[in-house]
Amino acid sequence: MSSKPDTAPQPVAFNSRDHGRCVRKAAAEVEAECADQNLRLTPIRRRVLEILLEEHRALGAYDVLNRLAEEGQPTHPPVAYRALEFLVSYGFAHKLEKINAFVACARPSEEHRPVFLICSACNAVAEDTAASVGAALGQAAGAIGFAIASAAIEAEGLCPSCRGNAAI
Amino acid sequence: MSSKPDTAPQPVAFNSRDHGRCVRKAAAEVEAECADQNLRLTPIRRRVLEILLEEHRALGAYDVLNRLAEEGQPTHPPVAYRALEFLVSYGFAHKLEKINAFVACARPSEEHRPVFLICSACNAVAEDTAASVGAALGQAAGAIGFAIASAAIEAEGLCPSCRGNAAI
DNA sequence: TATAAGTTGTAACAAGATACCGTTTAATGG
DNA sequence: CCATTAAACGGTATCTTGTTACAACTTATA
Repeated sequence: MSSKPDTAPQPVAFNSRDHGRCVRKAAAEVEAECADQNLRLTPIRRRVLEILLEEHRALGAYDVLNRLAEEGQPTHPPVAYRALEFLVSYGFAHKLEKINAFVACARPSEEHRPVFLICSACNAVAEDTAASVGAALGQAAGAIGFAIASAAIEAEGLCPSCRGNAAI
Repeated sequence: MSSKPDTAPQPVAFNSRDHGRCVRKAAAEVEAECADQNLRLTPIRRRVLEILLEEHRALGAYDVLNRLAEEGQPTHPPVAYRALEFLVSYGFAHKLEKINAFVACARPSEEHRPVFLICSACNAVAEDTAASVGAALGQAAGAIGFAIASAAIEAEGLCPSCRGNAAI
């Protein structure tokens, strides 16, 4: 989908903040988590996480792969998919099913069922905690005896600033 | 994904019911809707809808395509994708983003934000109305000024009967 | 050091989706 | 009735996304 990161619209976080700081903080949190749980944050895995954090937007697996290639890393799909799978399985990143893309988790050390709001105009992605949504889903599943292993709660639409621009 | 419908596990609706009746009823509802809204339920579109209703489970676009091919219809991907897009855009079918598959809508004539529970053991899919989940999502989006155009609320896990079997 | 588990490298391939172009069909207006 | 237009279809090619399989290597541990 977005295999041309350079020409893609500028990513705009719904609430922008000090980006360098948030990258370092998130990376440190993941590192601590891995140490805690005895997980191997190998160079490739760490690099993929950093790429996601640096871009601070949703990247397709092949976007990640291209970034790795630019850095002289191997460019075979399984390299990216394996690293992404690791990050997703431990909650350090999330997959956006609606757009087949991945984002670094905004709260890697907290247990949460994230809700994603994806702006179809500027491609920004907001990770919302909205516990009420997850709770409602859990309740609905419980009511019919369904045991949730993983969930995806995603909405596509227009973020506040793109609504204002009324371009679409 | 599931390109071998014949060898796939038997689909099991969470609550089974008179299937022939539900196919006919749903088809009639869609027909009425199309007449109402002046939509063209062309032979291919209708056939794709019927295939989804008959199978009563999630089918990939290529599964639909194979079914069409068996009936002598053209087998080019756009044929299936176009019909599916039509059905989805008017709410006669839904796309399951987590598994890249499509299901006929269980309530084609009602406005609703469906919640899907996908059993990873038997592949059954339950379409839940669970208004509370949709409401919570709408509220969360509204709180930050995000305008939802489309949403996906999906959970993967084990349905009641597969939990019982404890096979996984 | 032996061994087992996990990770990486690589090739090949399968599945999912779309762009494009020309033709046909259906609705609309003169 | 015919001309015009928009929508839908048929078909090809192509692109993107994701998977499988297997060999080689690394790391932790006995």
